Amino acid sequence: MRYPKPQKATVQEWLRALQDEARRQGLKWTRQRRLIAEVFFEYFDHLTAEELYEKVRIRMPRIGITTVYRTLNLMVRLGYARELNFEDGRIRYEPRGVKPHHDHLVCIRCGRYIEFYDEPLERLQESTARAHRFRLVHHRLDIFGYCASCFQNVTDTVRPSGQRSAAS
Amino acid sequence: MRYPKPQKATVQEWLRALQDEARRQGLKWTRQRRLIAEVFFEYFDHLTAEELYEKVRIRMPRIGITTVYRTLNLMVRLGYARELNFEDGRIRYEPRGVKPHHDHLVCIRCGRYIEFYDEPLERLQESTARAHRFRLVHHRLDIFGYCASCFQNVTDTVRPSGQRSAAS
DNA sequence: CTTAGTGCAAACCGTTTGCAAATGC
DNA sequence: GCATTTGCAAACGGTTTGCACTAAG
Repeated sequence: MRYPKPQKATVQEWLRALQDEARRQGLKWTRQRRLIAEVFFEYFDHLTAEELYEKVRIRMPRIGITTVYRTLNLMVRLGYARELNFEDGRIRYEPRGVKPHHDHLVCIRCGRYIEFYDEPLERLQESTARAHRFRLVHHRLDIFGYCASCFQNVTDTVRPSGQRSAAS
Repeated sequence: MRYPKPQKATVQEWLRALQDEARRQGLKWTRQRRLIAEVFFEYFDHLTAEELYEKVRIRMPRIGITTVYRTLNLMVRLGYARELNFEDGRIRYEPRGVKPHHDHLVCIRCGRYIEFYDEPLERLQESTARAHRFRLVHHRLDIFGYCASCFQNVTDTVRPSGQRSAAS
């Protein structure tokens, strides 16, 4: 289930809040930071630093990818972004708090992901943590598999092999 | 809940199976590969390549870390190892099929992890995938938080801050 | 003896850091 | 003006690769 893109107003609210927070900490609100944050909140997707850099560069060609990294880290520090970690060795970022917590179904063929939220699943995780005397802070659930359209193609051609035991 | 270490016999069986599989593919079964696989199956833990290298080096000092990486990748390819991915930027490996599927509770303070398996949680994930017309292959659930002893220490000192919304 | 594997060093790639110049406040 | 940020290039750290040498089959 995809969530709708946020209204422009929301992006502006978020920018404002971030700017205020940054200023409160004695940080400067530069053109670069504003642009990066704006594009980030607008795209609102699971972007890598590189992808965000490409989008930002269209509007500010002389910007450096370093600044993108630094701004993303800043937003993580201030709680406005969250790092995600699918299995491809690069960090993805998504705005935090803009949309509610959710987990991911990731297609291992086309790379597309679907966001979902399942209340009983959340509850069950909490009780599992409690059962282990564990204080839950956050969790990550990624389900890997084939999306509907990719599964068709896979069964049409060759079934993936090399797995010695059943799907785990 | 920790699972018991496997019997020596099991390690030997696994080595045998891996050796046979490798040979069947026209690959050579070298001293290095045997040693790396043996230590890997014995330790049976969430080792990084570096950690495995250190352990292997005790018994074969001139071995290169390159060989460890290559052997791990080989075992992944043949289905004898699984890559894990906690949030520290390095790949961890665990033998596959030796112990049943499980998920992880990871302590964000001391880094210790607890393995757990929760049947209803598994079922629920399957039905969620089905609901999205998604063909589940595998999944990953990591719950991050404070283990019992670390939580005490944290509350004794300072509570972690910087989170803008409640725990997700 | 042929083919694949090893170990070294160098390359790679995503990310971070040092530094002089630029800019917010 | 002063401190922080920028952009570049260089460093970093985990992982992979090229290559001459070694060893398995």
